[in-house]
Amino acid sequence: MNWGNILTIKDIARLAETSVATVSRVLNGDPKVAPSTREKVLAAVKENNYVLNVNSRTMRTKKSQKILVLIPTIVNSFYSKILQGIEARAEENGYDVLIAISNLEEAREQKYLDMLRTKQVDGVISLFSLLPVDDINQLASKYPFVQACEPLIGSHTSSVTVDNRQAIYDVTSEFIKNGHKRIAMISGDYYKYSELNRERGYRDALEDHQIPYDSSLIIKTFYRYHDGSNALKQLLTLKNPPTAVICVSDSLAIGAVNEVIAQGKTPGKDIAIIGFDNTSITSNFVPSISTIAQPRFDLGINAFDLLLEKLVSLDSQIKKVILPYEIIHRQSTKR
Amino acid sequence: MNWGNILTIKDIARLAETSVATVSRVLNGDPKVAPSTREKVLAAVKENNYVLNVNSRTMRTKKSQKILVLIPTIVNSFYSKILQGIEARAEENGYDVLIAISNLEEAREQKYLDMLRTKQVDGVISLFSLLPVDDINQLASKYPFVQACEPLIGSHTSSVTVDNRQAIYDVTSEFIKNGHKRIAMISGDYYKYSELNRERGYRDALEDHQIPYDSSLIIKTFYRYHDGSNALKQLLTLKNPPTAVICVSDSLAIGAVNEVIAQGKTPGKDIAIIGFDNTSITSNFVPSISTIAQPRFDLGINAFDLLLEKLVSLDSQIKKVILPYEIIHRQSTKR
DNA sequence: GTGAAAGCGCTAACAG
DNA sequence: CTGTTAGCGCTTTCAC
Repeated sequence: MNWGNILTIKDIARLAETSVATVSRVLNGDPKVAPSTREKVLAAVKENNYVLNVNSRTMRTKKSQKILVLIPTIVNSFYSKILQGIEARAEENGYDVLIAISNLEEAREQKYLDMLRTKQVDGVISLFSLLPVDDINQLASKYPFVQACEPLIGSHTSSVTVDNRQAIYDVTSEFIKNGHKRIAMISGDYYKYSELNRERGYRDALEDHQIPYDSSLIIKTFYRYHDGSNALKQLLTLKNPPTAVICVSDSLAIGAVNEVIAQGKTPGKDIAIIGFDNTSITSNFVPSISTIAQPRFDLGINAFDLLLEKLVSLDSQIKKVILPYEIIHRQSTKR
Repeated sequence: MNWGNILTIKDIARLAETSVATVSRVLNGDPKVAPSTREKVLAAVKENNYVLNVNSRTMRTKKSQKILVLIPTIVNSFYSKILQGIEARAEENGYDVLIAISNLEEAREQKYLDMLRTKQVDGVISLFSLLPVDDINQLASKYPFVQACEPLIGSHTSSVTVDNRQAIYDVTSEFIKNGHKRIAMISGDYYKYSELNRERGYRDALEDHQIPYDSSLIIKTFYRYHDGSNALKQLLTLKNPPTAVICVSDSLAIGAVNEVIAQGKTPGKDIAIIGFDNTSITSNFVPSISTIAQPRFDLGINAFDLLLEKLVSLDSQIKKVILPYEIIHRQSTKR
C-alpha cells in the first residue's frame, strides 16, 4: 500500500502529457476521450496511486456522493443490520455512508443535519429525530431526507417502518385467543411513533375482542433492563395481575422475565412475556425470549432506495413504506 | 429553524457592508477587527442563518476539523461508551467526529483510511485493523492515526488499551487461589492483540503457580453466543473437565453459562465462568455474569487525546497508554 | 478529441 | 483595522 504523496490532477496531466481537462474527463468516464489518451492517464493514475481530492470536486459540483445516517445511539444492536442494508445499496449506487450519533441530543442532531446545507452530504437517513416535526418537514422539502423506523408523527417525508400497530394487534389477539384475559403492556415514552402505534394495536385488539381496557395494565417507562423489571414488579402488585405482558423492546422483556423468575414464577407457564426486535440475545437468554422480528436489513435497503429517489429528484413522490414483521414464539410465551 | 438558502461569505460581506476578508476574519475569531464591524458581520450571519461552506475552507486550509473513528462492527455495544469519550474530547477541541464501520472488510477499511489522503478527515482513531502492520505503520508516519483497544501487534502508533495480560493473569491467579486446578480459557482467533495478551496472562499465571499448561483447556473460536456454548460443551467432554472457565468476551461467557445450565449444572457452584467487557447484559442475565470491566469512556478520552497530539504535531512522541481494568464478580463465579 | 480558462467559497498574504 | 487578490483542485463551458 502506498499512502504516499498527494498528486493533483495537474500532476497527472503533466505525467500523462495531456491537459487537466482530459484527465478529469477520464476520471469521470467521459466517452469522448481517445483510447490511447485514456490509457496514458489511467497508467499515470495507477502508477502514482492517485486519488482525487473529493473536497474540490464537491466544491465544484455541489455533490459529495455521501449520505449521512443519523442514529440515536449505538447501544442498540438493532441498528447494525439496518446500517448494513443501507450501506449495501449505497455502495451499489456510488454513495459513501457516514454515520453520526445524535446521542438523543437536539443540538447534535442540528449540527449533523447542517451537513446538508453545507453540502457535506447529499442526503440524510434519520433513524430518530428530536426536532419539531415542522422543522423536519421544512428540511425535507429542501433536501433529500428520509426517516426509517421512527418517523416523526405527522411528518411529510418518505419513510420505511414495520407495521407496528398490526404487529401488536396480532400478538394481543393471539394472547386473547389462548385464553388470556389480563394482558399488560410495557411501553416507553420516547420513540413516539412506534410506541403509540403499538399501544394503538394493543387497544384495538382488546376492543375488537370485547375486553375492557384497564389503564393500570399499561406502563410507560424507559428501555433499560431494570425498567422492565420494575414495571413487571408493579404489575404483579395489582389485585388482578396480568397473565401476559407485551413489551415494546427486548430489553424490557428481558427485565420482565428476570423479575418473573425473581418472584419464583416461570415465564411462559405462569406469565407470558414477549418483546420486540428479535435482538440476538433473545434466542440465547434462558429462558429464550419471544419477540417480534423486524426485517432489519430490508428496512435499510428500503431506506436507501427511498433516499435515492429524493437524491435523483427532490420533487419525487413521498412514500410511506410499511414492511412485514414476524412473531417469534419462544419459551417466554410457551405454557 | 431555517434550512434556508445558502449564502456565501460574499453575500454576508455585502450585507454587512464590508469585505470578504473581514467576514472571514470575524468568522475565524481574528481579534483585529473593529468591534462595530464585527457586530455588523455577526448580525448579518445570524439574521441569514449563514453557515460557511466547510468544503471550501477545507480545500483552502487542508484542514477539515473532522476525525474519523473506524470501528469493526456496530453489533458490539462495547463501542458506544468509547465513542462517547472520543466525542466528548473532540467537541471540546473543535473537531467533528464521523464514524465508519469496516464490517471486518479490508477494502472498506482501505476506502475509509483514504479519507486521510484526500483530506476529508484530519485524523483517524482505529478500533481494529485488518491491514498489514507495515501499511499501518507507514500510514501513521504520514497522518495522525491512533489505535484503541486492539492495536496491531508490532505497530508503531500511539495506542490506548487495557492491560489485557495482567487482567487475565489476575483472574487466573484468583481462581488458583480459590482452589481451582483445572482452568480453561475460551478465546478467539480474530482480535489478535487482546486475545494473545489474554492467553499470555493465562499461561503466565499457570506457570507462576506451577500448574501445568494443558492445551486441551484452551479453545479458540468465534464470538457468538453459541460459540461459547459449543466450546463449553467440548470442554465438558474432557476426561478431566475444568472447574473454571475464562472467556475473552461476555458473549462467550453467556453462551458458556447457558451450556452449563443446559447440562443441569449450576454456574458458579459447579463451574465458575467469567467474561470480558462488562456489557450491560451481564448484570441482567440470570445468573448474573462475572466479567472484567474496561474503562470505556476513558479509553475514548485517551484515544482522542493521543490523536490530538498527533494532530498538533505529527512528530510528537508515540505513546502506548495502558489503562486499569476491574474484575467484577457476580453469580457466575460465586460458589 | 482536446486544451485554455473561468470559477466554486473560502483563507491568507500583502498592501495600505 | 480593512480591502484586494491569488489560488486551493477540481469540473465545465467554450473554442479549436
